[in-house]
Amino acid sequence: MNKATIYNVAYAANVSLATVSRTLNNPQKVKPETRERVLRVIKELGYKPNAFAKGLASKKSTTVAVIVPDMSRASVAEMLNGIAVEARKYNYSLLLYVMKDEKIDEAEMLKEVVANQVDGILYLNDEINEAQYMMLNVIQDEYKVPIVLANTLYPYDNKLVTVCIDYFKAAYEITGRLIAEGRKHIYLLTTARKYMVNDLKEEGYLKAIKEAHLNPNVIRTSGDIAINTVHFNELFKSEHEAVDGIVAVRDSIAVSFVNTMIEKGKRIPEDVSVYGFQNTKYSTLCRPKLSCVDVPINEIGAKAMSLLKREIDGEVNEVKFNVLPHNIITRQTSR
Amino acid sequence: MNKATIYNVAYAANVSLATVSRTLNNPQKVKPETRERVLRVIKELGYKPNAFAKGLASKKSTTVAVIVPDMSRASVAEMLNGIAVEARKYNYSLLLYVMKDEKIDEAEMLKEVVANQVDGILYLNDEINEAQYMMLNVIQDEYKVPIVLANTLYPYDNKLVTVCIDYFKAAYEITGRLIAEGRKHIYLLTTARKYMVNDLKEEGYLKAIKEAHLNPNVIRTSGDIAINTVHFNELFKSEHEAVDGIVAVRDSIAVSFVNTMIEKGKRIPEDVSVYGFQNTKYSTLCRPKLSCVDVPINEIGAKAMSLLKREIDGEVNEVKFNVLPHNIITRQTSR
DNA sequence: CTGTTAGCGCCTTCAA
DNA sequence: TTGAAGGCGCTAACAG
Repeated sequence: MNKATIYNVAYAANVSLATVSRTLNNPQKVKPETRERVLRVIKELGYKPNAFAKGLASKKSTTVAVIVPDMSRASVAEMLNGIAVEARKYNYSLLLYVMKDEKIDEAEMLKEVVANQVDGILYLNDEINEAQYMMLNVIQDEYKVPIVLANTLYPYDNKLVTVCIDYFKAAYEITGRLIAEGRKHIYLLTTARKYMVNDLKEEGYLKAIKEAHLNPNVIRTSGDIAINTVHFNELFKSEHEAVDGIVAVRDSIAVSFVNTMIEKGKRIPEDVSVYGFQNTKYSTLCRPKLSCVDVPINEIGAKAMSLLKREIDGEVNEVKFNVLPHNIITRQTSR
Repeated sequence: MNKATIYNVAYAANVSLATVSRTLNNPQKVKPETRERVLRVIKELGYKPNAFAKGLASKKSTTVAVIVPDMSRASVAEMLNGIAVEARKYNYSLLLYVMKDEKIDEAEMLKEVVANQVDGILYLNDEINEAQYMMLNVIQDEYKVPIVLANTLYPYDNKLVTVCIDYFKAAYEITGRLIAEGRKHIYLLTTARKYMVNDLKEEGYLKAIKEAHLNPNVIRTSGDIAINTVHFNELFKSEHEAVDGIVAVRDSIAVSFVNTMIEKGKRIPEDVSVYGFQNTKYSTLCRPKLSCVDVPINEIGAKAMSLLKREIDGEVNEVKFNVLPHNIITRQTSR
């Protein structure tokens, strides 16, 4: 009983295939009685429209591509949950593209993506630069496939629909909290690779530091836990090294730092006050529990998906730039 | 310049569309010169075959479905990295289905999956039971779409290709290590929900405990961090409560336990020795660093994908049951 | 080695 | 409200 087609249904229901198609796609255009009959046959035969044929004929796939940098990053994975739940509401399928290392020609990949006939693209890769942003614009215009950026942004332009939080402000705020605690030697722990969102966090940090007439200290490190630990150990090995406040661009970096300090005999938050960024599972699985910016990552995913859906339906999102509110959670690594 | 079709290419290259199709799918069947010419035109026009048309005509999609329980579980996310990298080797796309909560009719969903014309299914949902297993078999047989189970298994049968580790043995081994340390009151911390793999871990634990003539203590808890903490606090609140060894079925559970104990003033591993399961990022981000079973999750994903590819190509995997080797990593929560 | 010709399963006018 | 008919873009025999 492999694969009933629309013909089988039409035959069994004693109608033409056009009617079957209509009861599925434009129910109101078919008389209730026949509709019921067709629906019953469909159920009996377990008929499911062939997605290819449907896509080929209708030019729509009810599928969106999700382009992510690295699944193992907690924020990415969590965002996918939000996206998936929202996508199912619209009966959309998700095509997943992981850009994990490998020298992938992103332009080439995006063309492959559109060749796969997706109705839209969710772009979660936060390592975005000008060239990439321009390319995304070209893709969107040329192939007329809407693109939404989620938890990333390109601050110098706003042609693409974007969902994010105010990273600048969030960083500014937590730096301000450290300053309010009386911290004088506040370091920023950020990534060595260029991520647009981390640059914004850096700016927010710098602004707060500057306003307080303190000296900025920006440390660029790896995203890798083991490397970070070694790195921090070296950086802060001197007993004289003064550091009493930390703003980390990721929870995992903050936790690595906290662990390193505690093993050195420092007290957290008495000696050093620490804030992370994201509110991933790490922040409550660590000890002491991490104070951090709570990024509503699930909601960002859901919102991005819903905006994309609107774009796909041809509705115009007047507001391109969607900033979701964030919270600052004070746990045990700060006062 | 929206979307060149095979006709455009054929016309520009002065050949028939069949030749274009051949240079793409059976290059050896076309004369080198014409092949080059066609290829050049393809590049010039930026032609990419329409996946729908291709799929409809060829009955193949070069797409596999990946069915996962919850993206936010570190093991699931990490496995997807392995799968994605391997899939790209074969130029396969991934269709992602997240079963996150929601009362989803799984049978219905699987039919939707096959309606999407996937060439194969990767099933990562470890909460598998007999009914589900049977259903998967039916799907595989009826729709002739190969299915591979990754990091889960159904131990009472082996019709489906499976990639996993020996959970029973791993649990038996770490329990044995605790016994060898001289621990007498060893608890198993497992999930309240029934996961086949956790049942196997439980059996391994019980066997070791029994052989050592100790008393088994199985505690079923939530997968949620906050709930676990409360739960552990209550369970072990009595000072008299003797517990000197822990086998946890997940790293996150182990870490929650460790944190709870340390806050009670217990010393780890002096007072209580702890082993986790999986070797996720949590195991090195926590303090003390977690001893645990190292499950080669990335390799499981890659292996599963490669076996699925073989099945899709019609090659028979004589060995259905693929057990990958695991390691036991002793860090700081055990001796 | 290359071209011709049927479909693949469905959607969508256009008539009836 | 329904049916007939023409594609959507590509693959795969079958001829030549």
